[in-house]
Formats: sequence, C-alpha cells, structure tokens
Amino acid sequence: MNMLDSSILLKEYNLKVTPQRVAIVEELYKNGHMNVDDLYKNLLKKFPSISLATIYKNVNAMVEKIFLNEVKIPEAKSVYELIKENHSHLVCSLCGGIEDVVLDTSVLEAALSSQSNFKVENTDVVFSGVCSHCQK
Amino acid sequence: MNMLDSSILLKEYNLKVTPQRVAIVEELYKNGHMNVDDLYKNLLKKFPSISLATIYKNVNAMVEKIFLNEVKIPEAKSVYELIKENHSHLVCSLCGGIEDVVLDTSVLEAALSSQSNFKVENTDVVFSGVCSHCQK
DNA sequence: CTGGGTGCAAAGTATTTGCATGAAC
DNA sequence: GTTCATGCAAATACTTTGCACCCAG
Repeated sequence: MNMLDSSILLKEYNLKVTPQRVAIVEELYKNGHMNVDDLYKNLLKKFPSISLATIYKNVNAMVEKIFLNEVKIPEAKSVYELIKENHSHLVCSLCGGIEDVVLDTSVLEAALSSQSNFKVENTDVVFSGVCSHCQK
Repeated sequence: MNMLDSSILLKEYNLKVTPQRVAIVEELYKNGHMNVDDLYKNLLKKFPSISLATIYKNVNAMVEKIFLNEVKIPEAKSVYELIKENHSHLVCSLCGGIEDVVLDTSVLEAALSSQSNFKVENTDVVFSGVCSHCQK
C-alpha cells in the first residue's frame, strides 16, 4: 500500500488526509495488528513530537468510520487492524504474535441456530496457543 | 451453590475463605457474568465498606488460580465467570446481555490445522448480535 | 478563508500497590 | 501465633478532553 492508497482510503471515509493518519494506516498495513503503544512508538520515529492523544483520537475515529477493527485479545491489550475479509486470529502465548487465518465459521453459526434464537451479526474467533515458530 | 460449596472451591485453590470471597463466587454463580463494577455495586449491599481494591485483588487472584475466566467482549468491559464446561458467548448489542452456549469448536480447529501449524490450546468464540428477547 | 487536526496539558477513569489493622487457620 | 485479606489512601496506568495554533481542502 502506498501513500496514494492510504489517502484514498481516508478520503473515502471522510477523514482529512494528514501525514499522521497516513502513517497510522501504513503502519497497520505493514504490521497487521498493533496496539496503541506500538503505534505510538513507531510513529515517534517519523513524528518526534506526535502525541499519544493524536493516536487515540485517530484510532477511535477510524474505528467509528468502520475501517479499523479493534481485536480484543485474552491477557493482552487490544490491537487494531484494517478491516478486510472476515478472519480469525491466532495468538501465540509465548511470543505474543498474532496471525490471521481465514476460516468458515458458518458451521458454528448453523450449530448455534439449532439451539438458540440469537440473531448473529458477527462471529469473533480467537485461538490461543503456540505459533509454529515458537514450537521449535 | 451454597456457602459450603463456595468455601470448598476456595479451599481447593488455596485461597483463604473470607466472606468477601464467598460473596464474589456466589454473585458470579448467580449472575453468570459480571464486570468489576457490577460486582462492586452488588457487594456493597452486603459489605458497605468493601473496597474496589478488594474486588480487583480477589478477581485477579481467582483468575491466576484458574477458577475464574476473563471474557473480553467487543465494545464492552471484560466480564468474569466461574470456569466450567467449554462454551461460547452470545453478546446482545441491544441489551448488553451475555448468554452461554455449548458448541463444538473442533470443526474449526480441524479446519485450522489443515492450513497452519499453530498448536491450539484454547478457542474463544464470541457471537455478537441480537438476543431472542430483544428481537421482539 | 474555514473546518478540522495536532500537540500539549489537564482531567477523567481504571487498576495496582503499600501499609496498618484485623480475620482466618 | 502466623499468615494473609481487607480497606484506605496514594500511586500508576490508561484514555479522553479543552484549547491555542496550524494545516488540508
């Protein structure tokens, strides 16, 4: 994703294109999932005087415009990701890394509907365990 | 669950049996899922001078001893529950209520293992949507 | 221009910690 | 009697807000 893509994305969601916002989008694109502190630390390199408040305001704005997603992780801080195809998360309990995996959750939803009237709008799946790298 | 059961549970996990702890366990047994503030407000009725710090310390101790579980909910505060049979959660986006449902997630884990070496230790599933009551 | 974003400082909220007292065992 | 829990107050951590200044459109 280049500068232009980020700009277009921001514009599409009626957010003014600022260098800080572009950088947030690009960091997330590059790293997949980041928490607020990770974002802050990385952006400090580019914007030595950026404020944590700016990160919070922008992340919240992007979550509201629904092009960022907050992922709540067991025993860790929430991370944010660009919204994309539905997917589940793999959280390594050793290194803390997070991977995406595309899985069809419709089997679960079908099983649920057979025993409940709950109307599902979203299904979040988080696997905790040990990633392939840490198994070595 | 009566007073005796809670005491036994606490003893089994090497926690001294205090009235506050018994009350926490019984509240959770009665209500299923509660966040820290709910617990605090309810316990205040029984213990007018109980401290939030006591709730935090005990909840954290019980999570560490692995007989409480923290459930992270999208767009809401974490809730705690007594550990029991593996189950998934249904979160109503209208009333905020949380229900349990027992589902077999092994299909998902099988699908995952076919495309990843991740070694799953735990699978958390949270459905968001509208509960049967709020659909009316 | 004009609206909205940024960074700073302050306020607000959430959670943890240290310590004296008192209860559990 | 010894250990550890409680409640209070203070400390820390996390997040939001208000405002003056500045940049994007």
